[in-house]
Amino acid sequence: MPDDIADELPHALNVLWGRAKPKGRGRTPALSLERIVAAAIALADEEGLAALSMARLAERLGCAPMSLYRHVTGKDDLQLFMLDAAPGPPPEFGTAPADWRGALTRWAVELFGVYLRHPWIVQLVSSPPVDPGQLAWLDAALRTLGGTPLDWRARFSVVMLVLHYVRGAAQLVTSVTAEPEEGADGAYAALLTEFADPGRFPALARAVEAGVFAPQAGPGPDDDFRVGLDHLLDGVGVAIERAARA
Amino acid sequence: MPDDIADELPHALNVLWGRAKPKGRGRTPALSLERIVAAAIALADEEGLAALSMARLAERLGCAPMSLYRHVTGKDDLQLFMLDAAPGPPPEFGTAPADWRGALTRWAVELFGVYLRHPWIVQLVSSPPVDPGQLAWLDAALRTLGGTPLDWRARFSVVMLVLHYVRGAAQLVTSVTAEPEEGADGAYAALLTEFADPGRFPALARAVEAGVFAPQAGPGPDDDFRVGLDHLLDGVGVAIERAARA
DNA sequence: CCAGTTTGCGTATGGCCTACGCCTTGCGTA
DNA sequence: TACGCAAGGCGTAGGCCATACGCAAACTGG
Repeated sequence: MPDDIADELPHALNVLWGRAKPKGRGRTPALSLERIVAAAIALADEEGLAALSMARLAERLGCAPMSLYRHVTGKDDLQLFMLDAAPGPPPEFGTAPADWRGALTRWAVELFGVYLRHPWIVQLVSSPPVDPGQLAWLDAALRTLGGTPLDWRARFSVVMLVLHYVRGAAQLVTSVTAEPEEGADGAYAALLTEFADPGRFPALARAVEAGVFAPQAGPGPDDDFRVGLDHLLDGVGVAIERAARA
Repeated sequence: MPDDIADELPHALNVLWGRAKPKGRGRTPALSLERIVAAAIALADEEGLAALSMARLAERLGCAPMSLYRHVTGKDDLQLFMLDAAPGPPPEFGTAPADWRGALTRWAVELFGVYLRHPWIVQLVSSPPVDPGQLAWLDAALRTLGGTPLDWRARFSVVMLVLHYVRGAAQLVTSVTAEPEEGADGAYAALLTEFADPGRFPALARAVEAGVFAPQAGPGPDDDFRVGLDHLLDGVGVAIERAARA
């Protein structure tokens, strides 16, 4: 059965899960999968996902574009490897942490940091995780709830809830921050004041007026993230109490 | 000031906000912005965002590729128009609905439906909304909280929380459902059972074992969405009670 | 009827991904 | 030591893509 399903899989998965065949003879490689993936991640970090092309990547590695295809079956494959490698290892928890809230908070904050360092990850994710790197993060998140009375389905639901929030918040911060010049956040505020007609968008106009979009009215983007996360975890707490009573 | 900022803006925004100049004379247009945008949306709906190219779009409209550029400055512009038009109008609420939870739930469910009908929207969003269509949705969401004691900053935080969740959930459902063959959801479950080694990913292995990823173990994806949303709104309820006491 | 204005679009450029096949390299073996 | 062959590096070329530029067609106000 394993072989049966392995044949249908993207090549990258078989490599990531250690199913690559060992090769003895042949020319000594000047390139390696690790070097390629690391260079691709660096390129995407520095210049954005749009700047990541096989040609530019080869240039950075000092090789010809087609050389890359000896180690990667295509660009999709490469991106799968990138998604696996970029996040690094998740924080470690025991099987049943006493303080689920602290653990889950730490998990979320660290993942938030990963997404801020590698904004392209969020743009790239398009299917549920199937690589060891992402599954390790998923497993760590599930473990934070090991001490709670939630069943596995509810735990998964909670983890996805947090995951979605972290991704959305990171994407928002990234898109607002990533602009070239200094007054980027201010630029969005200016746009809204320009367009938020109180007659057409009453609530929005009031919010703009209240300075919600003003750059750094007090708390930074990182604090905003924590505030939303706390709201979310309050909800999880309610669910846990309910499950404990049942 | 308006002109000053308008010149720096993407062309699409000036059109969307009604700042286009009226044109009297000249050849009668065979194409129109509305037809182009509608065709682009239909194409993206049917064949996915990757299939949306200026050439294929022109083919579908029965015109030459370059003709499109008379109505749209480029592909980015076109996508901005698509993002504005595709969601349609948001549900209507008064300025201060008595039942914030019902209103916000309705808003979330309808937006979820929009994302399921147009999965490409989630992939396309890369910056805060600046077009009338999306701002209308944002305004509607803010209005659902009009009767609560939350200040504007907190309301915005809650709305973004819900928005992130809706997007994430929709993307997940889409990516799992969109696969060609019948057993797509089952395929993911099969992959996980294959790879979720209990030694390496203990929590994940237990979850798989518990049938969390089994296709339709009972509730459908729509119910999963509602469950997560309820958790989330529980948290919002806590915040509202806290604000009421203060 | 003409001048001016706007639309439609043919051509061409430069980027992208990648199939294919050749040459090079170095190990294992005889 | 010499040979064969497996495997890496890469040149070429083809097919998509977005789009700058400029000309021809169509319509309209005077």
